[in-house]
Amino acid sequence: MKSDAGRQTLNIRQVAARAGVSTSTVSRVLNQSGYVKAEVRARIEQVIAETGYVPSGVATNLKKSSTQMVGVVIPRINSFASSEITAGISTALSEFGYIPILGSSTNIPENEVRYIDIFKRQRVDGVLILATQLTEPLLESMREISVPVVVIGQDASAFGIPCVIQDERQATRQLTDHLIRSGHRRIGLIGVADWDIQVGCERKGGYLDALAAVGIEADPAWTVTGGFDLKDGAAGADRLVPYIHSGVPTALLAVTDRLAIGAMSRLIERRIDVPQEVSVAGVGDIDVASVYNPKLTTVHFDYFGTGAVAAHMLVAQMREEPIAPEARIMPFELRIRDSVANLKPRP
Amino acid sequence: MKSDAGRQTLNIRQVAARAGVSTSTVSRVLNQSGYVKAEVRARIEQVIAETGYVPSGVATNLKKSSTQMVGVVIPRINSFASSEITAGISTALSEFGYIPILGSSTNIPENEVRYIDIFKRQRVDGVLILATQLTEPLLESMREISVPVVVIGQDASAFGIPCVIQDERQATRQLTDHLIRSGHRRIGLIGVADWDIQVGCERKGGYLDALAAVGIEADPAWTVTGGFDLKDGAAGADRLVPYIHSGVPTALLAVTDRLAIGAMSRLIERRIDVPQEVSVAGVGDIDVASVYNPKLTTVHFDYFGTGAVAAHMLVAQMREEPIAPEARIMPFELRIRDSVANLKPRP
DNA sequence: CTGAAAGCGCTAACAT
DNA sequence: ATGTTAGCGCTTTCAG
Repeated sequence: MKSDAGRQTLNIRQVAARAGVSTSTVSRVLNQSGYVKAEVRARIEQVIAETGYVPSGVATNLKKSSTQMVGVVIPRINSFASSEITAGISTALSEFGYIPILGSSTNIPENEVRYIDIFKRQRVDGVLILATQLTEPLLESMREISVPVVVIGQDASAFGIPCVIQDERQATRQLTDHLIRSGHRRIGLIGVADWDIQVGCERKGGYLDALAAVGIEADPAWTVTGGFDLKDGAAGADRLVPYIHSGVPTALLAVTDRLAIGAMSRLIERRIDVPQEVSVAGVGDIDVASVYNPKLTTVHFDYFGTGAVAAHMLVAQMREEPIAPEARIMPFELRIRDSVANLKPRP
Repeated sequence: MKSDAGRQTLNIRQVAARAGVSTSTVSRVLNQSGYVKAEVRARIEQVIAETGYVPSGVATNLKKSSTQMVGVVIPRINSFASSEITAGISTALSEFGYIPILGSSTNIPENEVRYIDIFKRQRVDGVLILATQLTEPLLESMREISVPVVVIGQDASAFGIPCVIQDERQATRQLTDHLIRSGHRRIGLIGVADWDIQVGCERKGGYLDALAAVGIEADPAWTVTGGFDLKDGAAGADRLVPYIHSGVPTALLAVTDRLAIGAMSRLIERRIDVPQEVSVAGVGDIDVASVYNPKLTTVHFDYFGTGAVAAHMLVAQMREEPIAPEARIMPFELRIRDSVANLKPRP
């Protein structure tokens, strides 16, 4: 006897009818709630198996006013950090029976609030937002949505919103310290626009802190600013090449690994040896950092873990385990590799 | 007068009451359907603005029996190809007002069918599945779900399921031809397990085709097989190093760029110059392929476009514009760069 | 242990 | 132009 699965989707009433019981009894076996005589239960399960019946989640959602979905807004999912974070989110969420619905803002702030609106309408149980900046409209819509929110990548704690961030400043500070310890005093910077608080300001801030601590003044001529792409790194390198040819700076700090790799690639193309003629360091430790030629000295962030932690914080809130609206700061680790030359070798 | 947005979520009836009209009138202004006197409309919009009312998508979904959601199942989202494909999907889908809900199978076949089940329960309007293998249970659940499905990455047309794939065999064939044209006759292969039809079989098949066409026999000793990771590429290189030291093979074809880069990194570590001592080619053209040192010769696939095309095919079907259950084959392009040496320079 | 009935929040005939 | 009514598919008291 072949099953008649695959026919048009049927509902709980039809299943009840087939099994000769009421809908509430079917509902009880579906939810393992209440008592159902073993025999009746068997008959119902029989029918379910035969028909391939799957209860409508949307009806259940409506009834229970909970969807088990969490909205995730990401700018540009196709980047190493974002996709690792998303993987962490997805993995952690699925442990608790939640499923992510995705909004890709493609770095356009209006899209972020647009997606939050969509999520609100879909009645998600919570929202995770990977933000590059905290604009007023964004904050506004995070307040208006009446479900828990966790921000990733920007410090929203001042606005009473829990978040998880990296210690960008400290990380970049220590990386720059390493450069200085290796004998570099003239260090160029390949940065990004400062509307990105974490990458644009904090990372740059860490670099400046380190220089200031040893009384070095940063030369603005060695500071270039652009986008986040490989080619932006290359463009930055191009602009610094004339200086490098004249002997300073001796090292370049790129605020992301992508920029660092873009820059190294261009330097190598121009026959400038890294790290013999100029050292390069990045931030983030993307997967290829450790296999690039030369291997990139950088600072490692646990992006997957960041996503997972954010998801856990959200789950806690969705379960009414209230958490402090604090900034959870993720640890980092220096990864000293081959792209930075040691200018003062041990005697 | 401050708005009282943010209070507990209210429903259409409360909005109707506040505006002194019936729910259907509110519904009409919400959906721009039917006639509503301008004055009344204004009053309702007023109330909506004041209260920050957002209609419940789940109620609408239930009523309209359509959710505007499409389920996307991805193995391991944190890989270049997957995340590009996902970005393409997300972008294309949002053009048509659909929103992706994500299931990360983490390469476990059971998870794929598990997610399809979840999607079925959530009553998604369609499903996109990025498959690495077409197992019987998977095919079964794709048949049982009563909404359109498009498979990405595997040829499912034989099972009556539309899909979009790369021409893996032809691409690898032409890449190998290039190696041969460059004077390489002894070419090693860094492959993957053959349960992955496209990467494990087809790409290897293209390589074998090319060799066979010029009467070269592949030496099984130069064929290594492993996983998809950078370290698998390195492991492959390790196993081939002894042969390379003895002069053959002169070139290595890695079936993915990640493997190629992992291999190159290890070769360089072992002071084997690429491409002077051995050439390396990859497949896929991931972002860093063009900036690696040396720049990787590979074949370019348009992953973002692949995701977008699949999404379009799905949208067509969801709109009842039936499409043939064919395999849509995406174009590819050789990218000749610096990692392959030319053994027979022009005289 | 099981069934009847009342909604969850919305839409769409069908009236008026 | 607007209101009434009957569900969409499910869960959950409340009675038996």
